[in-house]
Amino acid sequence: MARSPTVYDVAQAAGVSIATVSFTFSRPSRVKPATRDKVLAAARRLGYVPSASARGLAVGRTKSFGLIFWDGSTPPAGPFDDVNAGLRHFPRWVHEVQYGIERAAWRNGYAIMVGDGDAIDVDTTAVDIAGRVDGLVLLPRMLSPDTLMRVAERIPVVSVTEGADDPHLNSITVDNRQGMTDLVRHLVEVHRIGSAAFVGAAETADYRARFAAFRDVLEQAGIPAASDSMPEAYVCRTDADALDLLNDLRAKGIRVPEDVIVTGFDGLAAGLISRPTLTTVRQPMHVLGVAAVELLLNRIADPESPAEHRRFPVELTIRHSCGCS
Amino acid sequence: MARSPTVYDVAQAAGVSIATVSFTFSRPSRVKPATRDKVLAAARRLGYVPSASARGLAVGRTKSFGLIFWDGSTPPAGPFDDVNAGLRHFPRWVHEVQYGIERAAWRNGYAIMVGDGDAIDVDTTAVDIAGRVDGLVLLPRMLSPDTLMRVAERIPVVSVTEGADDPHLNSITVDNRQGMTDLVRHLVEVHRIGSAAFVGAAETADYRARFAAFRDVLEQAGIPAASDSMPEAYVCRTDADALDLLNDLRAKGIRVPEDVIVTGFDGLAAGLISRPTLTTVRQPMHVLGVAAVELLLNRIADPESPAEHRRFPVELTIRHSCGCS
DNA sequence: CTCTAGAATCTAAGCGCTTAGAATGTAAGC
DNA sequence: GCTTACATTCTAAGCGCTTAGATTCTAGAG
Repeated sequence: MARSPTVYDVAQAAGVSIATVSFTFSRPSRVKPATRDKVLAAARRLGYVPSASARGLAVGRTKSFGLIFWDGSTPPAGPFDDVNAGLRHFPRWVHEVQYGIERAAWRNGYAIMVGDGDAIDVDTTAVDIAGRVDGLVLLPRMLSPDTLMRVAERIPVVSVTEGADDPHLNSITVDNRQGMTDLVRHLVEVHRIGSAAFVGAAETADYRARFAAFRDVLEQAGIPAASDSMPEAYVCRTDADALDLLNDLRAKGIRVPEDVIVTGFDGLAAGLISRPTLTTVRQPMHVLGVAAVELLLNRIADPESPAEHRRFPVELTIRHSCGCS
Repeated sequence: MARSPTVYDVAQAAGVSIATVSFTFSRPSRVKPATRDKVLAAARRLGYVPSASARGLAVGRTKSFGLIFWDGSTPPAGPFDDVNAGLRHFPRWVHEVQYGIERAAWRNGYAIMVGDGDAIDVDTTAVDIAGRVDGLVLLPRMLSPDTLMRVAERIPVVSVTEGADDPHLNSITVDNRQGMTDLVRHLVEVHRIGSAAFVGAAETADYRARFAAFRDVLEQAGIPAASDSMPEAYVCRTDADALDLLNDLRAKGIRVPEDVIVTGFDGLAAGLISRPTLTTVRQPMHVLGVAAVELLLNRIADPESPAEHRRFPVELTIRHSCGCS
């Protein structure tokens, strides 16, 4: 791999100055067609690939967004060769949002740089990524407030999470409370459940909001929130949890929904093909991704614009796992 | 968003030279603890975020890999707000390999820059990405040979696809032929099928290899490869196709495997929770991703090392959709 | 043929960082 | 006090690109 050719090499080969080479690529209309052809020919011949680092340094923008993400699964300890790990790697909420972000960014000419939210030192990773992009999406937010502010002072940042109400930061959220309320009410009013258990730890702001709604509705209805024996309904924190649970129950010979109701939250595509199909609350995951990119673009277009907070509605989606058909 | 502080600002604030600031971050042991603290304090106070562009330009490396990917689905035409699109966005092969690549890269301190293989002008996108990373993974290969060579001359490139036998390029493949052969033999020998249809267009080298194996085994067994009426088995090009088909058939009231056998290829986690579970050929998707990163790292460590071609075995995985239980 | 406006091209100054190699400080040995 | 050997810090030269502003061409007008 020889030293890569630079604008200088191309300029020399084409018999022009480096400025002309640069213009040939950035503003073709400003150079005479004949010259342009000479330059393009030389570039092709030499195998010229412009250095984005140099361009980024010169113009101060990189035309790329960063995405720090944390997928909620314990990082695999050993090597990755166990394909059977299967479900653990199941595409989750975060992957679907990522997909939306990628597509939206691409459509606007931005590339996406993905960083590891599970890294030992997220803050360092985040600063590192922040140094090479024009905007950053946190999925969900998990940086120290200190680092967060530091980064937010340099580039636009948007958190996709509940509870990021800092007036200086952009955020995207869904209506966790409303969604969970609708879901549990359905169980109470239609299926007349007499007990229910919440599955999964309420370890993030989003999960906490869901749990709070779950608890409140049950309280209102005078239904015990937990029981030692099997409850009539397992209300899971996420679809991923619900799908895992469905598998566990099946293995134990417990039927869903005949013996127990199971519900999820998120609206993963997987819930459509599971058996039974999953009653859940759908989030507009791609829309969240698209919106995140939009906020970033807005902020870039007008750096002085105030931070935005958008909350998206969710939709109760009745399928088979609650007993409806 | 004020102008971001640079090494110069930090140096001035800390009363040292820019070299000392740089060393404080890159080789802390080389600066006196007291000085180091002064610099770190100044950096924190100013909200210093180093510019990766500048660093990349100075050192000639960016500590990131590019990934151009093409997910085989028609790019959504309209806006992204139809969550119902569901299955179309289903995590496919490419997403699982991507996952492996991301994890492996992260573990080695590299970030991943993802680019759009579905872009109108993939070649331009690819060159653009190539200009800002230390290595590139093509998933699967879909660049013009011209661009491919041009990029490969500048940075290590690895294609994850069948038929990338160019001696100058690294490649990762699976044994499509063997896998499909095992699968179809199982259908012939165990289930005694009398007819079978291949589902999905053989539009890439991988799909062509699968189709060829399918055809060969049937021919050997003297079984017609297609029929006007419904065949006894639908052998799908991929799991994604098979899962779609499963849904279609269910909607039409056709039972699987009682009325017709359906098989996939890839080993997506979704095949574990579909009903019936999917008989398929599992690819070690994460391993492919990890291997791709490995080849890149090897090449970076020793740029003169010859290109490597690795082919991974696949594994016939019998589940319910073929009639086994 | 000269003049002038506009097109085409070029010169040169950065962008923010790394890192040889030079300069300076410091402490131990004589 | 003077060397010597390191430890510490600094100076300055890039890395490859963009882009004002200067310079040179070109062609139509007079």
